[in-house]
Amino acid sequence: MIDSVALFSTILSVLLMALPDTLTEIKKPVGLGAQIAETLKIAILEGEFRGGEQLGEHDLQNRFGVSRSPLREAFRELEKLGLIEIIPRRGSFVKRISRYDIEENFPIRAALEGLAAQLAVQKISDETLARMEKALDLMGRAVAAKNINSYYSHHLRFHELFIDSAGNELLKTTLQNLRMQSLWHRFSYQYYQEDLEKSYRVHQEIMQCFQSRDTDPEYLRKLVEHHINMALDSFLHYLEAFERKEGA
Amino acid sequence: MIDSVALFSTILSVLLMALPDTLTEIKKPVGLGAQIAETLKIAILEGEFRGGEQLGEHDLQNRFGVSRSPLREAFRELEKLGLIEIIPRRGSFVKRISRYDIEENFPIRAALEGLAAQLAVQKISDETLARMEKALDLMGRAVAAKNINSYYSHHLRFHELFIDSAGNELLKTTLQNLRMQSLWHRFSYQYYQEDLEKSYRVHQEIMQCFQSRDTDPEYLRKLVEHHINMALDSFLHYLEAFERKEGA
DNA sequence: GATCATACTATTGTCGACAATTCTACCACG
DNA sequence: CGTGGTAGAATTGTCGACAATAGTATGATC
Repeated sequence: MIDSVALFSTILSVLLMALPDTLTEIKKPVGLGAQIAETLKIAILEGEFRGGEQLGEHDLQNRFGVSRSPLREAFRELEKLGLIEIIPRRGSFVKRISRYDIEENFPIRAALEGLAAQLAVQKISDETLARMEKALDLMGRAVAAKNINSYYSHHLRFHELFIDSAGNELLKTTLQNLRMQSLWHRFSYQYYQEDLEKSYRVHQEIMQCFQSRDTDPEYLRKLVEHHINMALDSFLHYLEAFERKEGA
Repeated sequence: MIDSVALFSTILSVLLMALPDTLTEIKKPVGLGAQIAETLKIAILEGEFRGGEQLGEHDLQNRFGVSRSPLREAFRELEKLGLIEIIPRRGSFVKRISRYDIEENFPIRAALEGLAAQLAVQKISDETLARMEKALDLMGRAVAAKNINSYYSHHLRFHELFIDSAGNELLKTTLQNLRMQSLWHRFSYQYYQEDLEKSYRVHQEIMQCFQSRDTDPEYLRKLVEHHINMALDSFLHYLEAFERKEGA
């Protein structure tokens, strides 16, 4: 079995790190609430808190040594990310993730990533294409080395590159949330391992579409969308077999 | 020119009212924060606050007669809805809406409503179909009577019905946000009036697709998506002409 | 007269305390 | 033994005050 903690740190670092392109930006000064939200976000993604568990304000007050005001702000932030659920006068609870959440998330993400690809293919820069190719190359090496950590990292980067190139900020932020939730789901069922070779071949095809000058944007869109929906199918199929075995 | 206030109350009532189907639910007890958020939401949609205007905590404290805690919670809620922007240590500002916001919003909404239609067509109930037909009928009467208020109301309801039928809660809530923003955009440029007849004809076609037993879901999806993107084109075209006239 | 430093004001950030509500354990009653 | 009610504890909701920061106006210096 893979080392889940190492896998986390690798992928989380890719997902959470500031984009290399925006290194010129000065770090924005944020308050306690944002810092706590970031800490809790990682803690939840890493599985420190179980689904359904209540995030008591008193406990966290002791843990972080701050008052409840910034804590409550952090809760709002986490709710916006879809990681917790705030029930008035009851408290804040880490979301339970079920297969239904995954079934709801993937088709939306598929549709929007497909849209992003369609929008991006007409305006993507040669520089970005080169970066995608580099990411794809690293994905290929990861497949050969059977290094799942590495594959996931570069796979995330690959998608991120063309999503950014779509030039639609609202689409980008919407997808960031969906992708983060998706990652969370994946790690909640970490026993599942994708068929890396198959995934890699599809991304090769996607790359070729981006590079070709006379690509039909509609076709590329369908290709990307289908690829994500297939990943869902594969995952659900695996899950079904697992649950059948478990239930017996 | 149409009476914008009356139009507001009509459309907002449709958009904001609890679904008739959920009348059995007991009203959820909400705190001051949620109430204030609701009030501010309507105030912003109605244009009481200008884009870029700061929502000072002190002023609103006097206006509502509450402390700053629930106010700050309301701000978080409004930020989640995309109506304001919170800049740390600076304050909360009503979002400036430009044509770019609209250009970003519509394609995403189009893609997701198309997806919703595709998902819905295979599982929609006869009861819901009847309701859609009723809404469509009322849309037709509104066109004949040139009653824009009425048309928008039933048009919103029509879309709401098949979105609900998709059976994907995440998709539903995501679209609710996008649709609310879209409505806000529309009212910010309230001089624009859609071609109701053309819109009505498209919806007739959509209705036929939903009713036919051998409809290609992919075709319906494209139809819905295209319809929304056409509305964007029409709007942008109008805006361009308006800006050219204004700029001269 | 322009620019930079500085004091002052206004606004947001954080805190601890009190109020309101919900949850829990216990007890009486059928 | 199960049910309903009540008192207590635990938790969230709200408040007013103080701290920290950003914005503004004033004045000194070149």
